[in-house]
Amino acid sequence: MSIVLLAQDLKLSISTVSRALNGYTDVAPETRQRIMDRAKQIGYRANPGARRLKSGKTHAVGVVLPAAGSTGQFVDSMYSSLLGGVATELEPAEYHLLATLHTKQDADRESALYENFIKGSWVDALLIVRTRIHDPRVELAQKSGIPFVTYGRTESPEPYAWIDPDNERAIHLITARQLEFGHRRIAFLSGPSEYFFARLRRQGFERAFSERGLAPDPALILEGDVTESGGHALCRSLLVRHPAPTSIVCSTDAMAVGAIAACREQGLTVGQDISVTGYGNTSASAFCDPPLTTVEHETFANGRRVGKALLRLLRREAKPEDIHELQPVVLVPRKSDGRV
Amino acid sequence: MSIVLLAQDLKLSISTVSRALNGYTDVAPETRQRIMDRAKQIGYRANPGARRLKSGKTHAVGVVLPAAGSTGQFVDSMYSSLLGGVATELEPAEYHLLATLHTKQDADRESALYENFIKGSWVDALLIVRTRIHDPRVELAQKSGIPFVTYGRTESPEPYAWIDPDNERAIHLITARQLEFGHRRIAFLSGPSEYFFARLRRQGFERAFSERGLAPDPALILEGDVTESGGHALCRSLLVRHPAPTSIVCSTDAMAVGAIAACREQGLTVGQDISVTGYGNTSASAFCDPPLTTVEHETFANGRRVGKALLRLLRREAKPEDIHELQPVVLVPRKSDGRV
DNA sequence: ATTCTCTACAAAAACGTTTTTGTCAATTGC
DNA sequence: GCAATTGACAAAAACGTTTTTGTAGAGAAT
Repeated sequence: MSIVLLAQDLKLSISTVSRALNGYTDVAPETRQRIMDRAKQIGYRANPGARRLKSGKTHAVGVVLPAAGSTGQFVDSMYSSLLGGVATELEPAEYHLLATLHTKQDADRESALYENFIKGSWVDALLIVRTRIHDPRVELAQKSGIPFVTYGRTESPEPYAWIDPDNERAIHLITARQLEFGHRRIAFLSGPSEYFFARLRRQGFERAFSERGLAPDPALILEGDVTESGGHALCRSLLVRHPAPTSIVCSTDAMAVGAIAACREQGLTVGQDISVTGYGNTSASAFCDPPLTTVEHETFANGRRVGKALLRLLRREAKPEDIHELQPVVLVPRKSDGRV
Repeated sequence: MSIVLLAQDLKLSISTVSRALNGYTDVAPETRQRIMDRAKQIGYRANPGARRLKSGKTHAVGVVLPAAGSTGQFVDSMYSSLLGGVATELEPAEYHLLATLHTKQDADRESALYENFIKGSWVDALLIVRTRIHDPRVELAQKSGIPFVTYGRTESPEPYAWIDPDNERAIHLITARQLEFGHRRIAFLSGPSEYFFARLRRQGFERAFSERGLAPDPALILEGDVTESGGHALCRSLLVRHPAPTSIVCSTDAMAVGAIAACREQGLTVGQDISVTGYGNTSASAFCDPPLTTVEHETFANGRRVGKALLRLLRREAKPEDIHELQPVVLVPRKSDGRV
């Protein structure tokens, strides 16, 4: 009963107090000032529950984070800084992030969670990350009409708001570099093909070849977890082959770290005997041995862009189809690759 | 007006429907079943806003994540899996995590955010991570009476619920190992001393010496960021000294990765010429070169414990003083250290 | 002088639940 | 056979806002 108390204290009606606080014009400037001063003094803040019930706005953005396998590490560091950027934008606008986890084990649960978010009116908007080629979450969001932004793209025919670093170009850049170095037996360690980013990175890989009238060896394109151990396992299986690849393009920095370890185990000196490259420019990539040639995508800045997009959608300043941002990436050449 | 619709549909009163759905005993079993069936069929779910307004319960747990410096990476991978564990426990109980970021730049903002969470009744409970020796957030939470659990301890005289891996023992274990190896000039790369974990780890470091009638060289105890670049910078400054330390005990795996890189730059072979150890057993630690001797604390499992503790507090099944869990840690010996 | 338009405020309904307090019939206790 | 208890449901108040509608008075227009 907080606003009533404030109103009584001021000897004004509840409605006037409410309207003053919400910036309506039909309240005298002096009165508004008096109300705001007293509100601050008394420490009044509108009960979010009541406001939410009345207005239907929750002032929260929902995000379901993907779990990274059985380790339970549910956000890799990429998502950490992405969400940091999102929260940085949302916080001044008084929006919160409502986070929920879904574990890899129960994929159905993921949709159920999103459905709960939407149907249960927990949130005003949704952030969908790690998009799949065919993504039921996007369809669910589209059907329900809730504003949402995806980080990554999907195959949905309907227009939707997305922000995505240029995955295709990133791996194209790095593969072209390998080809320039003279490599021909180049392997590609892909993430799970259900994800759209995996498709895009693979396309970049293949385009670098086709532009030069070459074609990659399909047998050297392997698919696995985008983790250190995923990269390690894949790379091991690669190195026992004859002939072995001379360069290994990895889908992520973590994979590359695993791949480097596998090369080392085989007595290979990465950067000399064999090339290994990553993607992401995570902090580990600069300090591993050798320092990793990788591609930088500005995760934190992209998070801020996602946050801004969400806000524009929520304020109806933009339509979903207005928000298609392909963010640039930049090659970070270091010491983990070189001439064949 | 959803429950009214459901009630009309069933030709029952709103109150009976509500009571049936909330497990009250004064509703006939057949009636309850009929109500629940129809509710599921129709897809009814109680509006969280209304429920919240009436009951005062938000069904959300607030957590303010610390930002890791200017990089914007606001949760290092430790927090990722911790929160994964928390969410895993909370989700089946239909509690959500409400996340907010505070950047290092504005430390005041951090308290303001927590205050907003509490006073604005956004959340039913709080999770406080990365506790400081003197932690205003804990005091704020205690004063307001909101249930909360800290991950890490603090110097507050009041009892409060905490869960913490045994930091002291962890670094004691690893330091004792260095001493057994014959090292004497052992450096310790500490995290910022304002954090309680930094104090505990340092105490473990010192106890290993004192137990053997030895004392560490205070000049070899350095303080910095618990990141790769922090470890790198600190280690560099250490290696130009004469005599240089023969072993470097780092506060985190990330620091150790940075330290290893610094050693390599000086032409030192880690594991032979010099020892470097970490803490955390992050995935990177297994795949770096050499594989890192470190200490495992079960981050994900601890997150689940935190989640359980939160739930017990929320359900009043436990009092804060009942929840003091010092979690075990285990040494993971690998190849980054050895005899002097 | 009468009506009209503003300005500044107030009354009251509504949002969708939960919970307290009834109520009525059937069962039990003596 | 009558009061007391119990079982199963319903009425209505309450939670704290926002928003729609209303209204009194002051000044402007005719």
